[in-house]
Amino acid sequence: MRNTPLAMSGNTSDSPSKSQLRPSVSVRKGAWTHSEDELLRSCIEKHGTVRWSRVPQLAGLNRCRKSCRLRWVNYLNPHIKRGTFDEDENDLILRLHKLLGNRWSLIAGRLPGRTANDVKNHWNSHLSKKLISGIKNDGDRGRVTAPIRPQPRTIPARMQKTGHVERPHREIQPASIVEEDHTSRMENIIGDNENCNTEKMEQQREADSSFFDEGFPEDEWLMQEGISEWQNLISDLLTGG
DNA sequence: AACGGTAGCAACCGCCAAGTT
DNA sequence: CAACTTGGCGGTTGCTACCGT
Repeated sequence: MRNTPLAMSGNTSDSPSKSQLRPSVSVRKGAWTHSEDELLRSCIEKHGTVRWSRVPQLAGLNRCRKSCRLRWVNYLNPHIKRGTFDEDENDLILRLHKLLGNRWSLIAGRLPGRTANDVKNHWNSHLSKKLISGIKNDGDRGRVTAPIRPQPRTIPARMQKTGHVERPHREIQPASIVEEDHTSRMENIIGDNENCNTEKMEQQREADSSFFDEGFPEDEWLMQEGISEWQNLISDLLTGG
């Protein structure tokens, strides 16, 4: 690591998001000190990360919640994998980026121990250049496909009412959903490290099952086909095919 | 040794969606 | 139902180490 924790100075007032506005409260910014790390680590070991807004207070840190979360997620979390990215990881990042674009958190979700910030930094400093040079070398521009972005679609009113499209927090929209997109379903299919527990997968299977058991009208045909393509694509990606 | 350019990475910023009051 | 809070994300910045001249 080239950046030492003490490298960055700064004790200026925070520039909080709208939600963080507090009168006459200034929080420390810049690099984290070893003692701050220890305070945060012990706090999270003791209380967990249930409410980041309480972490600064519980830890006795003069930091904003975002800063605490970021420090934990990107640095202090013991599950973070350090060191260089190996070839398999690079390959997977390249393929997932081709598929998803800059959805770093989704990509990182397929790389155990890697954070979205790690992947993003790695991409910006290594892989993007590699990709560009690769394009220039083989002249294979035509095969660089645009990442798949959300495509709006309309859920039939009948299905909105029956509420078959249900997902857990941030995975399945409530029954009142008007629009969903292939990418969000893709997120369900891909999941991430945290969401890969069997309970959530089972919930997802049930949701998908009831969704399709109900049948879908003809105007849903393209969506179904799209999902199948996604699933095939992901299957190929994960098996290296 | 001094300097400038670049690489690598931690941290910040602004925004958004979902949840809560 | 509007306003507010919270967690999370992607984009960007800024700093140090490294390297070539």
